[in-house]
Amino acid sequence: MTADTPDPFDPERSVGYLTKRVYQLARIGLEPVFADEEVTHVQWSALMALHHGVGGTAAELARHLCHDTGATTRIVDTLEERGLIERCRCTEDRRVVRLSLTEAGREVTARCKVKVIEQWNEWLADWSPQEVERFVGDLLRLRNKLETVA
Amino acid sequence: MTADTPDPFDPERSVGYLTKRVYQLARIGLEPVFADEEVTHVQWSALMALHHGVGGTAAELARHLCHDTGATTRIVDTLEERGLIERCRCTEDRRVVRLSLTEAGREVTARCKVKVIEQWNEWLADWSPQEVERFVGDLLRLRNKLETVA
DNA sequence: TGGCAATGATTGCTTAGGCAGTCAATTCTC
DNA sequence: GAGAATTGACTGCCTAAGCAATCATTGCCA
Repeated sequence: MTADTPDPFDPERSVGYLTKRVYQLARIGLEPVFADEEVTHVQWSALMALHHGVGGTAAELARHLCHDTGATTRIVDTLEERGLIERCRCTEDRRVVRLSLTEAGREVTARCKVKVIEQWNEWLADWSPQEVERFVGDLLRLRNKLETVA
Repeated sequence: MTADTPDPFDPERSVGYLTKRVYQLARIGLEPVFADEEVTHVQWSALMALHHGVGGTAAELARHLCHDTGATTRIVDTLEERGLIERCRCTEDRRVVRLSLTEAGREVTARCKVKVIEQWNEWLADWSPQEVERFVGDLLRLRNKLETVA
């Protein structure tokens, strides 16, 4: 490729670029919500995972957050310090640490969640339910493909 | 919300969760490509931006990468050290630094790009062109909404 | 049963990135 | 035209996250 033969490929029409951009912009757009509750984006992700039954152990949480286990340990540390989750050494397999939300954790999660859903509803206000449904279906299809590869 | 009234909301069917997940998984799935060329994910993003005419200045690049200008300065530093891009103090407005790809930068960008497109084609192999087109349209629509809000 | 690989959690080390502050250049406003 | 506000680039500081190594526990299997 040289300077005089411009590249016809358009990132603006590519799945890779657009998903990245959507993720980034949504992340930034949600910052005020998390700032209100004094949690970070990843902390919220961890809380949500626990709330929905994923991440009952630190290793599972790490896989879910796409973080390494070291980083996850530290996230769990701070969430525990803040009294939002509890660690509990598992009795059957004493390697694993079971994680669970405290009452305070459940409250923060619930409050954040309401606001996040609200924000997304606003962003998708001019989409019909069918359009959203179809879009979610496509995302799910792609997600499943990427999961199997990894 | 209490423990005995489980939450009916399903992240698996939410745009926010799925876009995040797709982004993360794709990012991880592309790591081998970038490792081959010895660039990081963000370095590649910067190179692609320049290649496609975005990010002619450091500030513009920062906005595009959703990074602050400080981080961008350092990214530009390393790319310049590696001889992939060039800085050039603008003569009309002497505050701005114009950025451009070197020949080496163009080559790396082109090689990465081929591999990235290849990978995405593989991931989307069982999608019809119409399905991809429609999906891209939806992503674009959402992206545009998020851009205007921000 | 005894060794060995695999898994889970943790810690130290290093780097990437956000934040705030600085300086220079430009634009706006009176 | 002088001063204020804005913009662009850059730097130091601090936290977050990736990598590697360690240790404990478990499962495997010969």
